[in-house]
Formats: sequence, C-alpha cells, structure tokens
Amino acid sequence: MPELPEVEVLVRHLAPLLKGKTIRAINVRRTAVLAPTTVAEFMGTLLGGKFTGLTRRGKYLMFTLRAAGTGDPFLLVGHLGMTGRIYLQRKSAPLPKHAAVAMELGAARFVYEDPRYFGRLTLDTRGPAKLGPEPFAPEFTVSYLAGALGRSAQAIKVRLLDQTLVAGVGNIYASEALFRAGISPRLAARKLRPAQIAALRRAIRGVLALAIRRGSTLPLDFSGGPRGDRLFYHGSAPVADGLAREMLRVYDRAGLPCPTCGAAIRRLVQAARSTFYCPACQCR
DNA sequence: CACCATGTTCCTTG
DNA sequence: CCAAGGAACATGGT
Repeated sequence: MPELPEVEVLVRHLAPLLKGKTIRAINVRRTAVLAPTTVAEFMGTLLGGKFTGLTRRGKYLMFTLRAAGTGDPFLLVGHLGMTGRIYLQRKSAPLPKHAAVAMELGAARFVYEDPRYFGRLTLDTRGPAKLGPEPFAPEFTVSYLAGALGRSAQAIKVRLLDQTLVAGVGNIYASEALFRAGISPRLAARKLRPAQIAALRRAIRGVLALAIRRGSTLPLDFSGGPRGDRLFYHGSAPVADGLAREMLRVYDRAGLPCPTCGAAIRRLVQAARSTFYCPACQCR
C-alpha cells in the first residue's frame, strides 16, 4: 500500500479527524512496533495527550501532539512498512487480528495494524531526519539530482529507492518514473545525461502527483471494517482493481504490451527487488 | 509446497 | 573505508 502518494492520501484523510482528539487509553499488543521506544515511555508520553496535527515526510507520518499536563509539543512518528494501515474505528468494534497498537480517542479508536509488523509507531525521530529532499520541494532541482547521482555506478532504479537521494519513491513508482522518462533501469546513475536527469526529475514529480490526485493508483483500503460508518475511510471502494491497474503502465505487467509501443513489458531483479520496464521505450 | 510481496536495516563479501 | 548484494524481519496471497 504505502509509497509517498498513499501516505499523502492517508495523511490528508486523517489529519482533520485526529485534530483535537485526546488519547484516553492505549493498548499495545506488539511492543516491537514501538522500538526503540519502550511501552513505558510510549504510555507515559502519549496518555492524555492531544493530537494537534499530522503531516508527511517521505513515507513517514508525522503526528504532532501536546502532552497532558505540561502541554509540551512532541512528535509521534509512523511508518506503514509494506502492509501497515492506520484508521479510525468505532470504540465498540472488535480489534482486528493484527492490530499492533490501539488508542481510545472517545467515540473513535485509532488503530495501527500491520500483518507483517514491518512498520513503526514510535517516538524515535531519527528515521525521517535522515531523508533526502521531498520530491515536490524547491530544493529537488535538476542540479541537486545531478550532484546526488554523482559518480555512482549503481543502477539508476536501485538509486531511486535510496531515501536519502529523494524521499518517498518506492519500488512501484521507481519503475513507473523510469518508464515515463524513457530511461533503462539498468543504466548506471553516473551515465545519465543532463537531459535524462531533467526528464527523470519531471517524471518522478509527475507520477507521484498523478497518483495523489487519483487518490492513489493502488487498490487502497484504509477501512478495516464494514462500510457505512462515517469514521471509516473507504478509499478502496471507488477504485476498482482494473481501473487502478491502468494507472500503472509497467509495474507488475510483465508480458503485457507496453501502453506506448506494444512491446512486451519485462521483469528483472535488481537488489532483490522486481523491476518492470519496456525494453523498446527504455533502451537507454 | 514454492514463490512472490508497496520497506528498512543489518551483515557479509569484495 | 566504501559499495553492492543478500538475508532478515513475519505474514498472507496465489
């Protein structure tokens, strides 16, 4: 589910729902997702606290809160890993099987669930601090990108997954951006010509912006419960799987025709991750 | 049973 | 010391 666009859509959805809500009780069912924060620290800091805002940095969710009593502001950092979800449910609803943390906010309950438990909900802010520029920030310029790619011999597809290069591009949108830019995923980063670097920057911004605008190209489901409850977000409902698929031009389309030229899309493995590309449109 | 999976970190190898 | 590759984390889908 989560690369930058999915997190952005989630943040926009949750921010107004969380603002002003007070944490009245906390249930930690998987202590590992708090790491390196301990359960005692987590409880002590969050209990009685109030949500003041929510923003995104790369693939991280940055919850801002004010502590009970002192009113001191602090940050709660969320990351959805591969399969994490955050949503609100009614307090009377049953907790899902893989709920890692639940927080009672009155009528609503904040649920962080993750079947694989790769994600995090923590007070440790070192993760987002290491990130490179936001793709939409003015600092993400052609000259920045040219400098950051530098003399690296690493394949450009693999470089794009480095969150210190640019924040928020994951395995799906790395393939999609390279397709848009007409660049081979195998091309060494240092071999990109200036025109290709400019095209790649434009493609990254374009593909992420389009995904956000469409509410994401992926079949999202932030609900976790039955439909019809206004506390739920039914992100998946209007986005049929087939329609979502059309948004992705190469990812997971091995053997299918390239939407531009009709050649068969290929899959290759780089750094133990799948890459999809058109051998005809992305020959350089 | 085999293989694949939207992410990040750590370890080994060269 | 650095880069690159792979395994690990834990579970579910096909």
